[in-house]
Amino acid sequence: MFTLSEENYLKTIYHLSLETSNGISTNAISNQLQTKASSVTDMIKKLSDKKVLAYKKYKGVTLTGFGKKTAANIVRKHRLWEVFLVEKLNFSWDEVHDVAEQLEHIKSPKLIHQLDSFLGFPTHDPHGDPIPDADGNLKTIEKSLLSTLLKNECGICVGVNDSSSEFLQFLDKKGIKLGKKITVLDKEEFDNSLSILIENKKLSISNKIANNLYIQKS
Amino acid sequence: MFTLSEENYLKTIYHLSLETSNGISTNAISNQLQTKASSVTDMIKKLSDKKVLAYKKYKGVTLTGFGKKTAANIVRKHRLWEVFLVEKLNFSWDEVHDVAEQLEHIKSPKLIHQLDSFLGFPTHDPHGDPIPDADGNLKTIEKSLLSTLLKNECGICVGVNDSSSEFLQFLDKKGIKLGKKITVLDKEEFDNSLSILIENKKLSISNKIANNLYIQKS
DNA sequence: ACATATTTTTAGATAAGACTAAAAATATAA
DNA sequence: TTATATTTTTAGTCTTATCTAAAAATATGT
Ligand SMILES: [Mn+2]
Ligand SMILES: [Mn+2]
Ligand SMILES: [Mn+2]
Ligand SMILES: [Mn+2]
Repeated sequence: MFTLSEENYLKTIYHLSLETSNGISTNAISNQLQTKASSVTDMIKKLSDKKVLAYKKYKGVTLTGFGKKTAANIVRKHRLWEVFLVEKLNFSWDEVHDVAEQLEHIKSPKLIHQLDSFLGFPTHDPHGDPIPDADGNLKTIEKSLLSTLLKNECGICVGVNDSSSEFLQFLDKKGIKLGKKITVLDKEEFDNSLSILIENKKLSISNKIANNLYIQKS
Repeated sequence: MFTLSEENYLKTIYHLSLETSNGISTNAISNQLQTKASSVTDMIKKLSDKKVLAYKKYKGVTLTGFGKKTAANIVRKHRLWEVFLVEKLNFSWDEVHDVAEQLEHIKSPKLIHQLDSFLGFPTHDPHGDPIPDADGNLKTIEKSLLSTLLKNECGICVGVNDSSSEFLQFLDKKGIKLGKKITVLDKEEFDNSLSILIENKKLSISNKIANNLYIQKS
């Protein structure tokens, strides 16, 4: 069994591992968790003793199979709870993360199994992120940043890169929701801003926004 | 804000306060929480500094108004989660307590408000215990132990005194559920066992059982 | 290649929440 | 009422998870 702190380290290392194929550095972890590098070294030793991390001094860490499964299960819980909050308790997608950060640590296999079933076995959370299955496997879908689409290309909005409440509320204000079709009408060379069509409305989108929206091309 | 440990102490003191009208002794708390008396003294000081307890050395503690409200809110969350687990996730009433012990510490006023609404503002948990309202007020109903009923008296089964899973499973096996009408057909002087009628079935009930079932007389 | 910068680890400190052992206060009983 | 038992508190230790400061290892640039 893992402590709350151990679980948070595991989850962070799991997320970092999905981005970079190399070992995860002490500093990368400390940046993410807002702790000091020395604290990370201490925790790495503990987690390595518990067989969830492979660690060689100064060489960074990688998750073991067991570690990967353990971490994926925490992410699974986080995302299932986010679905619950949005679908059943009428939270908006910018309000769920902090509560899910707490709920993901609840220990009860039956609870998570029943919750999954109650929610109809969802595959993605409210931000479009995939929910690992009970064995910790993720199925990733083909998706591209909106900023990489060319003029006249289109696709379905399937996720966000930035899930801060500021960005999510901004999307709400603009009427941009997951599942909607987006067409790139024009692309401005000067500042890489886009003119897009969504639900018969024309919108002007800055590059910063386009860099944080995922599209499944169609 | 209170730590997990502080919340558990508060809750324990709250429960003890409902049984005894005097101050709560260090030993009473340590027995309940399975900790040493010295640990309790330490925590009492901390909670007293935080203005949730009134404390005089060697004199035991009482909850302040603020403390009572804080504790009642934890109990509120515990019981609402128990309802959720039984009503929505198909847990049986003997499986919910341990999970609720974890869930009661989740901090999100919106979560608990929405959960309450989602559950239809329940007034009692699956064990028949009343759910404090948002202000921490409990409405207690008139109830008697089954063992105090006389021959030919009857009433509705409204609660349990012992909520161990062993006892709850025993009740399940016998078909005894909350909400059912129970009539005392006979009372055996020798061992205080009862013969009762429930759903047209005659059951023989030991004094130990009758001492752990609450009836609302009718 | 070697000096310098950066990263990582070690050493030692701190706070929370538990413990044991012993002292102090209170309760009980002859 | 005084001796004894019980309860409560104090003093000091331990573990976990954090920190700061300094040392050691690795990376970088000319
Ligand atoms: Mn999240
Ligand atoms: Mn999410
Ligand atoms: Mn309970
Ligand atoms: Mn209950």
